[in-house]
Amino acid sequence: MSTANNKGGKDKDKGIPLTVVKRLPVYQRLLSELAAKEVERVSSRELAARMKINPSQVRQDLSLFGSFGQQGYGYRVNYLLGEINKILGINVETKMVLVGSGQLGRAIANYNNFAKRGFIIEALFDCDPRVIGRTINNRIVRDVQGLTAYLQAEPAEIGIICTPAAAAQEVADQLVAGGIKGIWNFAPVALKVPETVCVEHVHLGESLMILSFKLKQMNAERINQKK
Amino acid sequence: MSTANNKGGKDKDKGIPLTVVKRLPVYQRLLSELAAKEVERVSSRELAARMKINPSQVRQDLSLFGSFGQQGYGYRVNYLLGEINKILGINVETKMVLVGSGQLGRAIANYNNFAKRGFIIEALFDCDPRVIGRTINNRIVRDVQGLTAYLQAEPAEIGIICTPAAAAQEVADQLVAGGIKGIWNFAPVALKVPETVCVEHVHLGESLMILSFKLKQMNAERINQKK
DNA sequence: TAGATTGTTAATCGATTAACAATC
DNA sequence: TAGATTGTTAATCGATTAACAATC
Repeated sequence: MSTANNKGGKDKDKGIPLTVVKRLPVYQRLLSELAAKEVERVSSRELAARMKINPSQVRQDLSLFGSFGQQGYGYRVNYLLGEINKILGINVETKMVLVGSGQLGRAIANYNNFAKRGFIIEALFDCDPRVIGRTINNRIVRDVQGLTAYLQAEPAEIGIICTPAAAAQEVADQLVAGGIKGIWNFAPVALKVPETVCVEHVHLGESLMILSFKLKQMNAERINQKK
Repeated sequence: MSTANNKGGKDKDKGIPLTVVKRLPVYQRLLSELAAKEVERVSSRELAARMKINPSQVRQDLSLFGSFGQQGYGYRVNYLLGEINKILGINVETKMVLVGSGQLGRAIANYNNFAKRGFIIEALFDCDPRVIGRTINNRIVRDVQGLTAYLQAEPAEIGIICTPAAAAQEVADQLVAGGIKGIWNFAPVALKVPETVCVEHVHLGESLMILSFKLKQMNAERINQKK
């Protein structure tokens, strides 16, 4: 049986298509749910049904990383979950810092689901003197002026930006200067960063607009049907 | 000049591809930024450059909704923004209710960006007696037991679910019973709803895992290069 | 008018699905 | 063994890109 990593050049150096990458966390969640129910085995057909995709796609996706199943049997839930966790970097401790300790920042800082999977928020930062020095989930909010210096002393991999849009680019620059390798950005702006740094956006506003569009479409269809 | 709506069957009844839908809010944001800078015109080339996509794609996307530009000139920023706003249902008042007034729920309830675009949170709900009755951003938190009844008296279009995963399905059922047409779901579960109801998921955990995967990939590439 | 840029049709590229030999 | 289901190759489908006539 193979591991998730280079088994003699199986992994193409770069290319896991983004569309596959986006499904990986869904596999992870589904498998976690099955494991919690102590289900032992699962077939590509069952996984596909839960995700509303095609069984071929499940097998195709997984085969990009290795051969995790058995003909005639399917996949062992625990084994496959373990491999997916390795692929996603879950359960390996990943240090993060969070900048912008407003409502959203605090919600994220208090959301223990991330910590459970090894994503640890090591420090919180803000620019507001009324917030600096306060304690959130046992961590003191620090002055953002000291952000780069802090990171040089206490390296972290991921920086979370929960500031208003106007401050986000400057914060990103400081995170990069501090050696951060990935940015999780909740501010509604496109950040400019060196190409050695990954950015993952969570744009709540965009998500709401997509919902709004779908609603409009659905109403329009209903009207068309009446015609 | 045409409007965004049925100009003699231009809109195919159903099919705006999801990949196009996801870009619409990005066009909206870019155009808003340009409008704020009082830029008058923009070409598909300029828009494409900002989005890191192909100019053809911009024209292709927009042409699904109508003809908004002028040969040799490009697009009038204000006009195109207006049309996109219409397409997305922005600036038309959309009533929403929010269930789950924990940290995340409160963050969203306080996030005024949505209200600015016409998305109004009319009421807040929770099941925790310690939270029920409190005031958040001028709205009283109500008992979730009265959710369906409230909606029958005060209809709304969108329900926002910010509860823990375990409670989400039940809340969804009540929202549907109350006549809600769209659900904005922050709980990490796949909701089962009638197909007349739209669901838009925001899965923060999935987003963080995608970032984690990209980081691992990037590290792996760096190591491969050294070989 | 000449230059620029749209809207649209055709070509290419990539992702999804089908099919099936391998084999547990 | 017979039945089931994988991993993979080939076929299909859909989305992106290129090309260009139309025209501001």
